[in-house]
Parts: sequence; structure tokens; C-alpha cells
Amino acid sequence: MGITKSEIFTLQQNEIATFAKVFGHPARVAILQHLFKINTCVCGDLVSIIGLAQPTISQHLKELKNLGLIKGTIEGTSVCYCIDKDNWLNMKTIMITFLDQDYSETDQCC
Amino acid sequence: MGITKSEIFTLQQNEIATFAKVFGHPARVAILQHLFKINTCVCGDLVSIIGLAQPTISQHLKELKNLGLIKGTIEGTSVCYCIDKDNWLNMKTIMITFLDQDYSETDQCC
DNA sequence: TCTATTAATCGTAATATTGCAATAAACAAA
DNA sequence: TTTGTTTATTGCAATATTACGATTAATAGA
Repeated sequence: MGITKSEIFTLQQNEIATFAKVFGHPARVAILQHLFKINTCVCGDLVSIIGLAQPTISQHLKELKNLGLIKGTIEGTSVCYCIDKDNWLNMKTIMITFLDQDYSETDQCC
Repeated sequence: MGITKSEIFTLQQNEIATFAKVFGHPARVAILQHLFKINTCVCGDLVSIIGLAQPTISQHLKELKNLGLIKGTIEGTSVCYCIDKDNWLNMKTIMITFLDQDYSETDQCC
């Protein structure tokens, strides 16, 4: 039925999945990498850099903004985007905790 | 049109997105957390633990197996699943490198 | 052999995602 | 005010994902 049954999972599991989902598209990965790389706000050149149509980029930016990972500031006719450092750090902690689970070397059966 | 234009992104960007996508569903997060928690192979009790139908769990397991994050061993009529440690570590390195990008505190505009 | 158990596969319905053309909105500058 | 520039929104088509009933396959045990 195409609909995720999020109600049967914990808040933490849903949160991890929500963050992961937004990284599940290479355009959004590329946008974030660019924002980190140029080390300042980006005003408008994302469309030419990524290579997708302007409405498509705008949609991807919206998803990143909804999760709070980036923020945009209006500068005249253009909008400047940058990483939201606090929220990124919070997300990073949650994701790394998930990735960093560890288990002892004993009691392995495969 | 519902199809990701992966050809315009780098191999690394596509790899990050592929790993992230598999974590983008809470059932798969829950499966992996359970495999880490019980610290040994799981033979069949995943359906009752997660709370989705057996074909649905089987489908999620298949996606995790396709990416190499888990492996299954046949034990009679049941199959035992566990984390593939080597591949998990490889994935972890790739994902943490992405999450851990950093940028200097200077030259910020927002 | 027959039956029960377990997991995979098939088929299908419902919903979500991706991408873009067309358009709108907001503002700067002439 | 008009024109150009930039970004957001709308609407839609194509494809992907999620979920599960029905079925199949494989094996253990009676």
C-alpha cells in the first residue's frame, strides 16, 4: 500500500529513518557537500552546479529545510542557503549513534 | 518523472545515497538494531518482533542483503541472519565521512 | 509418504518520489 | 511603472516503494 507503518516503530527509529531518507537522494547529498565545501552561503548557483531543473532543486532544498539541516536567508531577489550547524550536529549525533552500534566478537554464529 | 538521475552525480554521492536509502525505513532500522542487540543470529523471530507481515519482512531483509549489510545462513527450515561486520564497517566509514564534514567557523554569512 | 513449519516469490493495490514545464511571487533597477 | 532576475509553487506524468494475500519451495519430523 505504499505507506510506511511508522506507528509501530519507536520515535528514535522513525527519526533515524527520516534523516536517512533525506540523504537517500544523490542531489541532496551533492547540495549538502557543496554547502560544506564553499564554506559560506550559496546564492543561486546550485541549479547550474547540480544540473537539475530549477523547480527540482527548489524541491530538494525544501526537504532539507523542512528537516532543519539548512537555512535560507533572503537577499534581495535571491536566497542564500547554508548549513544549520546546530541541527546538523544534532542529526550527526543521532546517526552516528546508530551507525556506531557495536557488539562483542563472541557469540557469533555466522 | 520518478526516476533518479544518478548519472549526473559522482560514484561517491550515489553510494552515500544508496546506503542512506536503505536506512530510510524504520522497519530496516529496527531489524538492524535487533541484530546488533541480540548479538547473534536471528532465526525467524523477526516477523513477530517487528510487527509486519512475513512477506514484508522478507522484502526488507532482501534489501539489506543486497547491500551486503546482513548475511543469512540456512539452518534447516529457517534462515539465520546477522550483520556482515566487514561490510558494515565499510559503510560506516563512508557515511561518517559524509556526516563529519566540517567547515571553519569563519566566513559564515548566516 | 504425508504433514507442518519456515522463508521466498509473485501479483497487485495504494501511496510516495522524482522531475520538469508553466506559472506565480517578490524584488531590484531602469 | 515596466522590465529583468531569481526562487517558489502548481500540476502532472513516470517510476519507485510499501504492504500483504496467495502461493511456492525446501526441509524436518511423524
